[in-house]
Amino acid sequence: MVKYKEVANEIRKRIKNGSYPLEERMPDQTSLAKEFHTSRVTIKKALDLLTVAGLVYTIQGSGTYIKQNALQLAESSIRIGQNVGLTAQVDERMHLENKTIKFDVRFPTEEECEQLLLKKEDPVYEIERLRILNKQPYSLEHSILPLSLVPGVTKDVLQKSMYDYIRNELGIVFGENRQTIRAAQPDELDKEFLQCGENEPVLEVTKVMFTSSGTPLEFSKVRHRFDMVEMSFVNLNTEIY
Amino acid sequence: MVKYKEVANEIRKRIKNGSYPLEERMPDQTSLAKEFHTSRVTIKKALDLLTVAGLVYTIQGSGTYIKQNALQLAESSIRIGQNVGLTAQVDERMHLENKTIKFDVRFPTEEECEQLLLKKEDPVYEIERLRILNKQPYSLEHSILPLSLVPGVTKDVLQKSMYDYIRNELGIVFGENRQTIRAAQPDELDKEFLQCGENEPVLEVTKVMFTSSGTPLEFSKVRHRFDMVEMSFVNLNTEIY
DNA sequence: TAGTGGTCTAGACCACCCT
DNA sequence: GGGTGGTCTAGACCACTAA
Repeated sequence: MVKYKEVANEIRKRIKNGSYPLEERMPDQTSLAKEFHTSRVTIKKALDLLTVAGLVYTIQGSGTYIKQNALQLAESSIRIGQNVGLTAQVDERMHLENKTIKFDVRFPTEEECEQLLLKKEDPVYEIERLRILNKQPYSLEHSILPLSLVPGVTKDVLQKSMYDYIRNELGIVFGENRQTIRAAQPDELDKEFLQCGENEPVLEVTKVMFTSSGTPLEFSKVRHRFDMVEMSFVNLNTEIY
Repeated sequence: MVKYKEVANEIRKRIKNGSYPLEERMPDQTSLAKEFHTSRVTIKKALDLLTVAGLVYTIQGSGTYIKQNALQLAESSIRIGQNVGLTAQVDERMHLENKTIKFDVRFPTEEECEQLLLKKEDPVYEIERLRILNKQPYSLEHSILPLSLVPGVTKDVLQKSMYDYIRNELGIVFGENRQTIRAAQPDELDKEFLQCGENEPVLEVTKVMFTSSGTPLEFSKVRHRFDMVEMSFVNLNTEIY
């Protein structure tokens, strides 16, 4: 473990247990550098981490302060990003299932070529899967992946986790993804597989997943039952440049 | 302008105009430090900015590489975060309106106390506004703000921009916000004001906005017409600690 | 083993807040 | 004007990749 992360963790613990009171000024960076037997630059790096994590904020010329809502975030590991959650409480007694409706290989459509930076002749997998919780279907997922990047997909892979396969078997590291969210009226597939009534909408999430090197890996449209899935995320107010 | 941002901008220009080819290795940090007459630490800071912006990625021991999808992001100013967009193209000929349906002061509900960290006796504004594009209503926004933090709100303020008022008149700096997104069936208000039919759903966004010091500032629920609004965002795959 | 990025230091100067 | 955070340097050592 590198030093600035260790310092950040220690300070986080102190915020959590109240050594540094909420909404008050922390010791200045020079004092912290002395206390942790390190340089001020390292302290600054640690505080930058905590700033991004939403625990503290700094005012140049004034000091470093604990955020009022810091305690809610002071738990151990922090991950920035969105979170797709089931509205229903999921525990051990519940049964999550995964049913493959379609598994095909074909040439991509124009939209798919554009999103995945493919040529018309580059074959893709087309996969349609249904997610089921306690015999109640809640999401219908339509995925397109280029064969060139993700070879060797089988029904067995789909039954387990495709992302695990891509990560562990193919050794591909995921990067960012871009999503668009809409509400939509149910179409024929939704009515059939998600058992949507005429007035029961779906939450449609369109996503392009990239590898760490920026190559588009997957283009997917997921349609969620409106009464079983919601998405939540923290939006940091970070501007760059 | 500080040096590391200048360096980052210059490198971004080079990526954009093709001086550094996509998917190839960039010059190493020591060379860049020499070229820009600066230290390696400063180069590293510049590359960190570009990494967060999604333009490059580094592999320790190997080098710094341009992402394949970098060009889409190489435009001038970059902002991380979500984006609520109107599906319809908006240009000068279009007319955006803002109609206040309700403007009240009252004591908060239990949920509002919890979300805004208030006591039962702390009065709040309750505001309901309708957003209209070309005489077509597209969003219905319900906001709760504590009087103690945001005093002096008037109908005139609501008619213009409440966020401008908070930022410019009150001098409050915004921080992060937390959002939850759902699809929902239209309720009576949606039918009346958004002119939703029985099977026209809404996209419901619940948001808590915080100040830079972490104090909850606003608790809002916005309901958008499904055929006029969508939300999109980039999800960086960043883990901290 | 050579080359590259990641971290760290001690000291310096500047920008900004506050009184 | 004193105190604080933001930036920057030159040099060092370590961790990792790739041949």
